[in-house]
Amino acid sequence: MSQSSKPPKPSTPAPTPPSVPTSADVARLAGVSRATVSYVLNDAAAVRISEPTRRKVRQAAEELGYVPHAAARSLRAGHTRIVLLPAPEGPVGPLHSAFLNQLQRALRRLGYTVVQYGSLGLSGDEATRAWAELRPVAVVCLGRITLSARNVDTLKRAGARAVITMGPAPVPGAHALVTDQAEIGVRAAAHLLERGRRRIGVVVPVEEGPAPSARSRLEGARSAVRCAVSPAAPSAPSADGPSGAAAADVGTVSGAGVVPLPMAYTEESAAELAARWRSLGLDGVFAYNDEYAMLLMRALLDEGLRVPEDVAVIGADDLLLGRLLRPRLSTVRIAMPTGDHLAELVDRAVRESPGTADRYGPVAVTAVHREST
Amino acid sequence: MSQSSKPPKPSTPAPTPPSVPTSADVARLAGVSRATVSYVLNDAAAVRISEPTRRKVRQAAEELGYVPHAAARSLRAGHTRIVLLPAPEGPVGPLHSAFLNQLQRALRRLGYTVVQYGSLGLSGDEATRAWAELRPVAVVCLGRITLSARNVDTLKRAGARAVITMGPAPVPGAHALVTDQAEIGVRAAAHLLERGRRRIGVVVPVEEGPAPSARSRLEGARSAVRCAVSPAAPSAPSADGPSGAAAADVGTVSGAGVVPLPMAYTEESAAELAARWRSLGLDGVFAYNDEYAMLLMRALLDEGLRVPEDVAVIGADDLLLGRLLRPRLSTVRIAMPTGDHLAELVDRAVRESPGTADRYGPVAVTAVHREST
DNA sequence: TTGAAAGCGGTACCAG
DNA sequence: CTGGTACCGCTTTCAA
Repeated sequence: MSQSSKPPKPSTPAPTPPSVPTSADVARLAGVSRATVSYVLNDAAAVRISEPTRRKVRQAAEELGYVPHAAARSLRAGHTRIVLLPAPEGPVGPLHSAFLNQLQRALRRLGYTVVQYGSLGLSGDEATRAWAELRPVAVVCLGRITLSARNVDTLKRAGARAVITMGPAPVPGAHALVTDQAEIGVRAAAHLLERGRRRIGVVVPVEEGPAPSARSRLEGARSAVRCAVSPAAPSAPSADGPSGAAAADVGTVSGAGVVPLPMAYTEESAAELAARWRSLGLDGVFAYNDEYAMLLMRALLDEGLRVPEDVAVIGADDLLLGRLLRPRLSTVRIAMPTGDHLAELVDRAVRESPGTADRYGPVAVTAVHREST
Repeated sequence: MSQSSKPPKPSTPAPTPPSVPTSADVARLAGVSRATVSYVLNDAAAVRISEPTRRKVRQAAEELGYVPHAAARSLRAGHTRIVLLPAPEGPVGPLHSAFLNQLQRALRRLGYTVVQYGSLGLSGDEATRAWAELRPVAVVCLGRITLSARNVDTLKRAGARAVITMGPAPVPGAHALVTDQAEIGVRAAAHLLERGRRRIGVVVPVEEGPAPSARSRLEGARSAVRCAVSPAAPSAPSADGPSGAAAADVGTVSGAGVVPLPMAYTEESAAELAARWRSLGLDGVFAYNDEYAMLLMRALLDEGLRVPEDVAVIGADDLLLGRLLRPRLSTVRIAMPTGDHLAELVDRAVRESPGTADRYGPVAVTAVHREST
């Protein structure tokens, strides 16, 4: 299965010498028919098979090392039990990892097969096609990839009874868990403004993985500052749908502004940025997330700057490591749903009539004050 | 699958609205046969189809949102292009993440489809069965799960042309990249001994994910110390195959010993351990990996202990964050093969005659000295 | 150049 | 209770 395009010319691997045993082989060895084999191995309730026959079949299957062919089964059944999620493309923190594990465990208990599909570098359309080929019963799309309404439709027509998205904007036709990236920027900037900072830098990772959410977070920070500077001004953050709805609760301030700061996830890049820090005239920085924040804060301290006196630093994602740094890192916490919760959601969506497409969320986002701001 | 709305009318049903379009549907809409559809959509070189027909077919497919059924295709083809790897079960650092991405990208360029199968909590046998059902053309097994020779055989008989393991011991029949967990313990302990430490603690995570490698690392440390105490003694570390081969190059020392230290990946657990540190009488600690090391070192410093004067701390995995701590964290670096390299290995193994099963490695393991030891 | 038909492996009807 | 058999969607001969 699964090669959809033509680029490589896979020379067909020769027919497998150690032949794969089929249910027919098991039937032959056990001296019964294929139907009986199927009944026995699936514990079919509708028919009653004598115990001696069962034993013969089981033993034959064991002896041959028989494993049913998932593709054949799902072809016949007309549907799979596959829940597909795109594989993570960047580092996965302990929090996210625990979430994924919980989700998988819960889904497995419900009888689903969890498959993470490596979708690196694929566009929404390409990924949709690749996923649809597997005919998953549900798709949980959390990550870089954003699905269009057409994509969702394609997946549903390919048999997906539930498409759940976690992203900045709800997608028509899909169950949406809205995690507003811009809102994270809003919260971070608002926090810095509340603590008296005015000239705010926003780290924008140069890596391509975080790029989209980085832009949204930057826009969120911008809108928060705009809001603060002139509360009457329209607060639409331009980019990713409805954010800033509960924007900064900060009095009018003047002279505030946001400066984007491109930076790579390397010590060198952080040091380079820190070296020209004084010339930037910034008294606060939102560093995209805790990892970049850690890197930058280290570089700033090495440069002789005081945190938070000279510059306040805030990250996002509330990683454990932020509490291990000195000063402890302030952060923006995103309240993820638990894996169990999401699994139940998936299951409900699968069993439900296919027309419904609820919208959940948005997910709560809050600033956590520690020592670095 | 049973829709409650309509009684089944097998022969001439009204077009069911939420039906998955098949190649027959495309053929009907385009006014051609299914064979022609297949030829066009797969750019079959063996037959020449007129351009107008091609256009009609393409347009019909587009209009219906047709996506080929991977299961049907692979059933017919007799093999897939799936490369299966178990999904990571713990946090994934930037290094490992970059490795996975590189591997996936390279494999995709070679025409493979990378699928990470969530195998949480499955035993080797269970995982093998689940994987074999998908009939992957190759399995790359890097993680908690260790395969038996039987498992490898099952996978191969299920059509896997290559099974590649990365683990402490080579598996018969599989291509093995031996990363000797015990060797990591050996290197860490040897490093501490070289720096004059004698009473060595070894952190053993209580989490189930790291448990197996934790035991091996502990055993490695033990064997290194045994070696140092009485160089004549047999150096076999008992547990996971051939380690300690290039064991500690340290003169005989006396009074050396190893103490296992259970610890969870939480601040509380680290603090608790640090609180009773002085009573343990240890002057060096190998903290399983950099993350646990970071946690423990923080707790030790907060407890008023000096690093490395009072206690030397060494981690493993050479995470970037180790260089950001003060003092900078010494570590054991494992030289992973690059993703490109591994991808090439997979491809070669797939094309090769299925009998071959080379053994690669072992992978280089070296201690990196920084400030914490 | 295109169409008809034979399966791939497994399941679920029917008749025996 | 068990065997025969008609599919599921797709590729690929072989004929027309």
